Amino acid sequence: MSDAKLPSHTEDFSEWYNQLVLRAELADYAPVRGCMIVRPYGWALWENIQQALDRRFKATGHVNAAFPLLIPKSFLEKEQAHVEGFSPELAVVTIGGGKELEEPLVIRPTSETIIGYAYAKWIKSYRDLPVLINQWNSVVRWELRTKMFLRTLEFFWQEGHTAHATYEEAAAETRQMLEVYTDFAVNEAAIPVIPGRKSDAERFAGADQTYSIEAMMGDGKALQAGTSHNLGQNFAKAFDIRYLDKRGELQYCWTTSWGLSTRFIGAIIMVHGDAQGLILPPRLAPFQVVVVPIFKTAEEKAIVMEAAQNLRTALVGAEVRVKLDEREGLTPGFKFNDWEMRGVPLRIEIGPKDVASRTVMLARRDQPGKAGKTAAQQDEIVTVVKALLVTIQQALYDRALAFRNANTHEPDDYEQFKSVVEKGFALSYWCGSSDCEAQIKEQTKATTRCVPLEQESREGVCIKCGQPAKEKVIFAKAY
RNA sequence: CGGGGCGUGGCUCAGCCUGGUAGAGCGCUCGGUUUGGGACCGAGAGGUCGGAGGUUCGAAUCCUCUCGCCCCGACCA
Repeated sequence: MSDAKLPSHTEDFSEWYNQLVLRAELADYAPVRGCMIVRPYGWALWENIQQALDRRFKATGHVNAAFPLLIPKSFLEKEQAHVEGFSPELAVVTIGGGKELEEPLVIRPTSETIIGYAYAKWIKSYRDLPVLINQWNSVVRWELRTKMFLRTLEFFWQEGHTAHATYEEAAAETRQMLEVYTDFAVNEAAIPVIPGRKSDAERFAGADQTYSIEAMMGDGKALQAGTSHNLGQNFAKAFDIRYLDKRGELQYCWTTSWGLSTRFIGAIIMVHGDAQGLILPPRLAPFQVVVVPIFKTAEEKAIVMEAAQNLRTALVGAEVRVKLDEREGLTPGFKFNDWEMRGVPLRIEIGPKDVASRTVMLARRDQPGKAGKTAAQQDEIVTVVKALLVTIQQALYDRALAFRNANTHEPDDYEQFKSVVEKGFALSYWCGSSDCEAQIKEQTKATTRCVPLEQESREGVCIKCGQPAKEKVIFAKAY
């Protein structure tokens, strides 16, 4: 709340983002490089994300558990690709209780290994399968370059880990959870996403197949917003996760893992935010409605506050998350701007005139200024507010989708491709060779984001080399 | 790790070149007037200049080293 204005999000998106995170009080910098303190407002948003996801996990048969933070270093080394992928970014504990440890312990960068260890102990028979466990925790990866929410040394997430009797079951689980993430992104966060398969280069260390949902941020760059891995039998073999099948034969399990992190908060900021600040989707917003009372004299204050409290009571009773701004000494205008910056989807203004006429003024966050203002009867406030929240939720999705469509192109040739990918997505045929992928990355900074699951046709030529190609791929610069 | 920028009250920064022992705006506290789109006036509190060492009668200022942060690149959810 220091300077009046944020940096322009069209001119300096990065600085706009940094300042918004701090000023909206989502998070603050920690004393350790690359770490963040999630403040109550940011955590409330995360809790709503957690609830929306956890509901879906439970509905698909998963249960929650907790595995340890510290993992024997040797565990990480059991799966070849996994160790190669993660060893550069491990934080390792070598001293405990003042003494050098016999075996160093790594702070989990992800829990495939420790869970693999546990699953090997627990799974003996096909009757034990499937195992469908999720955990909410934080992990540490020693990233070189960090940014609030998008990439921090420690981040909060959920990681689901499942074990199955067959490849088909594991594949179905992987895809099911991708669908769960898609549903969550679209229906809770109002963020349109493209579910798809990752290229070999972009695949998770130790997975046979990685799927992701990809979203377009307000600057045209892509953000991987959730991932789901089919781990094949890689970890089953490394950790000896085996079961006896119906015929009495010993089989390796098929495992999966899937995760969505606090990075998603970054996505919400960058997809919906505007020049005024955050715009939070009603279904996830810590406060869906803020009531700003307006008065001059003590008598006015008394009647306005009473009416405002009645509004709050009515809305709370209807399970609307509402905040009554009772702060003293701040002008209504200041409060308007403050809550707009913090992204509250709907504002109710109530002053002496409204009390007299039993009305209120409603202001939509997604439509700045007069355009978003309407009057409503106090008696009908619950109905009107609930309907408006649904409308706003939908409007945010529609706007994000329109923006993505406007910035997604199917270039005819490589020259066009290069300019398209400067800001936005290119949907192009790709032959599948890592060489083309690497060259494109070097020449344009754009990487393959995913091979969308939905494909129109199945024939074309690679945008880079002109060789026959079967699938279209999303290319974009990415966070 | 390479390139660039920067560390001075809570925040943004001036002062540094041309050493003399610290300033502004915002925020904060108190009082008053205000309050339908970021109010105003007055009075206060608050820093020894990222850290260490050196030069000097004297260092925020000059020198050396060091730590940290931000931005851009290579790695990543």
